Amino acid sequence: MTRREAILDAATRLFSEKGFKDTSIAELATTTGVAEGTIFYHFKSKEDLLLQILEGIKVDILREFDRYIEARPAKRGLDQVQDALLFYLYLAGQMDSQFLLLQSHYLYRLADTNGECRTHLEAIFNCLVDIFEQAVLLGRSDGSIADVPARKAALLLFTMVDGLVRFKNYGLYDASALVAELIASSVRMLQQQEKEGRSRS
Amino acid sequence: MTRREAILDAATRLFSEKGFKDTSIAELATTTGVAEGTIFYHFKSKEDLLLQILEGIKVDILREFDRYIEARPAKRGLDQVQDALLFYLYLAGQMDSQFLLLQSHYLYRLADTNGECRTHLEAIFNCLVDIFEQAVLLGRSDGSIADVPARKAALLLFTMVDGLVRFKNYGLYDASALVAELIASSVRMLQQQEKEGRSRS
DNA sequence: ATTCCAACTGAGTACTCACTCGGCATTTTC
DNA sequence: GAAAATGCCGAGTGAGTACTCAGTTGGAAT
Repeated sequence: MTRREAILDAATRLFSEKGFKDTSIAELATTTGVAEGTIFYHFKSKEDLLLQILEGIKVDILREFDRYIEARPAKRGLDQVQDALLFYLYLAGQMDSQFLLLQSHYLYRLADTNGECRTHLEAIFNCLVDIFEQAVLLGRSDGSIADVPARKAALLLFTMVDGLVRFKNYGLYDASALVAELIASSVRMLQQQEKEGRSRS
Repeated sequence: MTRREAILDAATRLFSEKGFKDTSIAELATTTGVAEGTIFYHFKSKEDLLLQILEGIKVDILREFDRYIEARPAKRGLDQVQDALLFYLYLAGQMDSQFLLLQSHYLYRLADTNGECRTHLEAIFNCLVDIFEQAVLLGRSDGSIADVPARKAALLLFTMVDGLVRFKNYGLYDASALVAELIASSVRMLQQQEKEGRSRS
């Protein structure tokens, strides 16, 4: 691992755990085992470092979801929704520091003034919502999912997995105990309901 | 409004908009129109100020929800879930700075070391989840809601409204356009499904 | 062997921060 | 009306900050 990568790595962990403002360059330097000057040799400022971390997260997430989409088996849309939910949670577990960092307010405030930041965040957000939307759209066409607005349903699915990750991070509730109910609820929320006597027009 | 209240007010707004660390006492002083010393006359430290804000939020939220519970009309549980969702969103709109502050990571990190902070956050969290849980429990007993685990269902409802508030704050998606779908999805998620041929033991 | 250069160092710099403290003004108490 | 108390002020303090820069290192190129 190059020194630059080591800095990015340690910074991701520290920024996500302690916050951007609460992590000093001095602390990052000692954690990484380099001199302060080395950090500024590789990154032109602390904010630049954050942006490069964010770009790395974007690349990682887009790659992982591309892989997932390539490899996913042919299933009904409703089943793909379940898979997508589980994959999201799996990935959030694997990349926990990165996902935690994505939930920091600082990034979204920065996005107001920094176009690059905003671009990355939107790309990540769209990628995360898209896999749900794709699955919902598929489910609507194969009949496993009711006639719900796909994007909106996808956003609501996102709020739930995102909330679960948050519960885990904040220790407010044992998130793993919620996974099964999340899946079951999502299915009830989306599935085609077989009802008779609905003929009109 | 006393000076102390004015400080609490301005601090709530600044902390939620710019973040705790990114708001200096000097800025808070000029915003409020008092001297820096005045702030430390009323609050023994910046962290103490934050905790007093949090306590105020707790008191406000618990009072509002108590009022809501007192005044809510007799309805089926499923309908009360819808009312509760709408009331949550209404309150988050009314108390937007306070709700925004509640989403800051800083508070949850502070809660790890500060018992008072943790107590307040848990009280707020439980209060917010409880109204959903109560409605779900009622719905299960009046037959309008299926036999779902009440607490878990309530937590999932919470993730959705909380996510909507987040969308609004971050400007990622027009949250108001999601409200109708949120209600509809929640109903589908919870409602008793009339299915025949389900006799077993 | 010499030159060159990218990678790295860490003491130094200018600045911001939360917080203090001695004093001032007004109100309350006796 | 003296004394005490309360509310308030803002320059000052020391710790901590992001960032700079002159200088060192080690390896590759000539």
